[in-house]
Amino acid sequence: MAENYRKEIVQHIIRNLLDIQLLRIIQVEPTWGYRIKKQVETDFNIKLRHGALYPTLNALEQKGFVESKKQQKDGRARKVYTITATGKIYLQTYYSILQGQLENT
Amino acid sequence: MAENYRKEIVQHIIRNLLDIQLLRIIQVEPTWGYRIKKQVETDFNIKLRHGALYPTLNALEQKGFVESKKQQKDGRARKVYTITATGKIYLQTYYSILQGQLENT
DNA sequence: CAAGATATGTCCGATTAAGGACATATTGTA
DNA sequence: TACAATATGTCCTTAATCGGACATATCTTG
Repeated sequence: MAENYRKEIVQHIIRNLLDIQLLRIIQVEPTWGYRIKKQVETDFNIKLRHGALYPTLNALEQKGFVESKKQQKDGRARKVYTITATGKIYLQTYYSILQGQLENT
Repeated sequence: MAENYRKEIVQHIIRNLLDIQLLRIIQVEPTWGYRIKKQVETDFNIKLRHGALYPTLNALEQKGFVESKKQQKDGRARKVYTITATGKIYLQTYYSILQGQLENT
């Protein structure tokens, strides 16, 4: 029964806190949009529209939370995103809020 | 600097995961809408519209996550909400997802 | 007695987001 | 050579949400 709710809540979090979830993924290792899309879809078994993904990635860059470098790999032009120091602080703040939610549980 | 982000993220979470945040508050002890509004506003220093709060509380009841009893206290008609067993399962699922987010940190 | 606090609810115009289509370019495969 | 996959982007119509107003009732305090 809890598993029925799990997908619903995960989808809720991915949708509404998409910027933070993208930061989380980029923090692990530099990566690019299409790879993030595939990763989220297989890891969480939910759909992630690229029409929502790419604008959010650009917004993260404008906020200074990530930096991008255009990479040429096998003729494919990828935009590889790396988390910045500011982005790490933002993520840490998010994690400390989560920790607060888990206290008194 | 992290504190500047804190309020922004908390507001984001309260807004977009309002149903879960209300459940969290109701789980601690049975309470009512107006009290929740005041509590959230003083605890997190953010505004919570009652025009968003009451419909969300009613939606939680329709989903079977909370139950309400009309209470008469000093002439005030309160709707006191109590979390149900189903609501507790839903919350536990949320907490386990948060725990997953905090692993690999 | 008027104003503010307590208490819950609806409604509407404006903004925002969602879903999906349109768009383009290259590479690998059947 | 056509189709699927990789890769990133925009656009448009519809659906959802926001902020604030409207509404009502009781109690407390100045």
